[in-house]
Amino acid sequence: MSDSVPGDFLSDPLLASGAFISSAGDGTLGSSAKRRPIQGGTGVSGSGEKVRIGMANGTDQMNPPQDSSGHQSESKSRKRAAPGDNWLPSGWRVEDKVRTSGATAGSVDKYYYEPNTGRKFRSRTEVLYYLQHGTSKKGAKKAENTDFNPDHLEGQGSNKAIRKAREPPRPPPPLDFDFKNPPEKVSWSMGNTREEAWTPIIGDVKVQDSVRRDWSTAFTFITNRNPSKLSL
DNA sequence: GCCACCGGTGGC
DNA sequence: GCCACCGGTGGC
Repeated sequence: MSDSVPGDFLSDPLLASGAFISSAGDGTLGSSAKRRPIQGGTGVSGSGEKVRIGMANGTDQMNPPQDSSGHQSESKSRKRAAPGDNWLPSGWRVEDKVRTSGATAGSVDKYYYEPNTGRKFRSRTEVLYYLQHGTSKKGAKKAENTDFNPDHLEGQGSNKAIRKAREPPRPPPPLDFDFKNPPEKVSWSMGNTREEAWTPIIGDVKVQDSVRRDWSTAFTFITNRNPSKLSL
């Protein structure tokens, strides 16, 4: 090996700079660019839909633009938390879907897609919840303490218990990362261009995808939860 | 008033 | 039953 990379590699692959695919290039929208029902539309057929898909651009994950205001009210804020999609972990995709009918036609709904599974989320809240719990709220709704009657313990055949492959083997703790003992040295190797261009290597061993994903999740988790102080 | 969010439902 | 979509509202 003759790597001569000193201490600073290029940008982290997990922070891949944003790539945007925009299908709404021209400004024909005019006044209804925002969420605003169009009125008197002759025929609001589904043809007028414009969808913009973009990647999260992880440029400022390290230093979120938060100051300029003496006090930050955080916990209670539900709306207006993030002006852009800066909070979005890199790799996630955003889709702006324009409503084509109904009283709110012309309104734009945002959907967020998880990079690995393609799971869909409707709001920032849902995404953040998923990042921290490793599951969606709806999915975690079955583990409710049901008193568990020790009486009837018959072998009543377990006909249910087989859910769809909606969320197969998702362990409760979303990330498996030893914050206290991070790897000392990691080499990054340019691999194929299929999924992740860069592959982390410790020693001579390539780091598994799942592990790399955990790193990503851990990083995202930390930066989202505690942007101001990254140390533990 | 604007906007992000979530509930509910209709269609598949 | 699942999913996509729209309606309505609460917070700013």
